[in-house]
Amino acid sequence: MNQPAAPSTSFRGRVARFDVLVGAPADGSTRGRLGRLELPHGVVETPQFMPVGTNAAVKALDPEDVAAAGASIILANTYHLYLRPGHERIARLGGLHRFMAWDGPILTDSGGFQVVSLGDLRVVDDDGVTFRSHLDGSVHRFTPEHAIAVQEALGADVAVAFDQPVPPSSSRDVVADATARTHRWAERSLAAHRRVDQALFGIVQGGLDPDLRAESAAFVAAMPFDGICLGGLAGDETTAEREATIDLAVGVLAADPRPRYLMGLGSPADLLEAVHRGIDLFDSVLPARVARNGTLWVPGGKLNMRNSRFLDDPEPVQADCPCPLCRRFSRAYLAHLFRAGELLAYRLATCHNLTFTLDFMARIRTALRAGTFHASLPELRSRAGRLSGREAVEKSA
RNA sequence: GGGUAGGUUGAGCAGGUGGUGAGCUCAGCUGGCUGUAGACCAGCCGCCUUCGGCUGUGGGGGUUCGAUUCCCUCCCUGCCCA
Repeated sequence: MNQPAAPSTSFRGRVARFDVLVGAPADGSTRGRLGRLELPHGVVETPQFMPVGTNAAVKALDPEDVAAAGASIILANTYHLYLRPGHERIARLGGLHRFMAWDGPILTDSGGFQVVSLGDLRVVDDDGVTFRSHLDGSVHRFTPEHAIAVQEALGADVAVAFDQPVPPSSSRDVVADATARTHRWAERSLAAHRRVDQALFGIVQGGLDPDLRAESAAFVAAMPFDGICLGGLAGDETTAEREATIDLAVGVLAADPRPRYLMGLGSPADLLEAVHRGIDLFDSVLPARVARNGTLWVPGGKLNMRNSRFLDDPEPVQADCPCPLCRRFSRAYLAHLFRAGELLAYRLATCHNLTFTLDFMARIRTALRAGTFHASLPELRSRAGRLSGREAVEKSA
């Protein structure tokens, strides 16, 4: 039965518009909410998952595959496209949408994650980051202004402020330092952003420290971004730490009408628990990467298609799945393709995992729309599957 | 028949001219991947009752305290010559 919903909220930016169609119920049973994000290239129903297309391509897929899997918005990467083929070239070729033949909304990550995660030869200072290309070792420099300029050249629907994530396990001093820098860079990103047909999201950092995270959420929320990203959380934190941090940040943003985007998380269980805690948008390489590496997500768990037991299995990976893999091929065939190193394996597996993930989000939205999300949690959790190996270890430890 | 090069864990190779063999690449088995330097990475991969034990460098014999290594012999494979 429908629970009484809090009043709907709306955000009107210059280019982005976000309406909460079904707000979190007043009884506090969940913070999950149903929304509609309007961007220049289309509408995104939230909660929503964005497949990652780092190099202007979702690995192994044609854009038609991505759309068929149910994606309405994808992510592309500023750092990678800046290095190759170059943002100016993409601009000359008509912008990112035309370049990669994806007509729907695109969000570009600012490159902060790469610049920091690429390790070794990089130096962060208060003005920006000097780093070496992972492709040819050449030296480059990103500042908030440059990261914005690159994103404006790419021309995605949504650009993201340049930030400095740090591993969640970092010391408080390191987190505090990076968070303060992220705040200054957020101001500079915002000031540098000119493009009137492109939204801009700000990023909350603060690690796992409650004070720093809350302070960061409040700081970023006070700025006129079109959306709020929660960064620095797809790292080495435990599930409990992650969820506590999301709870805290969303609590600070509770009355904020803008979309909330949790960066980097993408397992079905992560998606569900984060929606439950009030998150609207997600991105992650996980479903596509594990697919390429042979792991297929199915209701209640996963199948490792490299296991010998599938070599004689005539069943589809998931009988009721509409994806190109499950419609026509057996587990035995996919297992064979992986062993043979056939490229088709990567496409079919990726199609499936993205279909599964995006269908899972659709189920979540359906429950939210019906006002039955909280009641559906057990069923959705069951579908999301058992704990990952690491979480299982945490549990038994 | 003569000559020659070889026979090492499923395959292909290393190594080793007296002092406890077994490394590499495939293949095989399993696990991990979360704002993608990832179609990747890690572990296992002779046998067993696995904190240990056993076997093991084509077979057999010999020399030796000790042989994969030296000697004899046989078998098998490739190549060359008859």
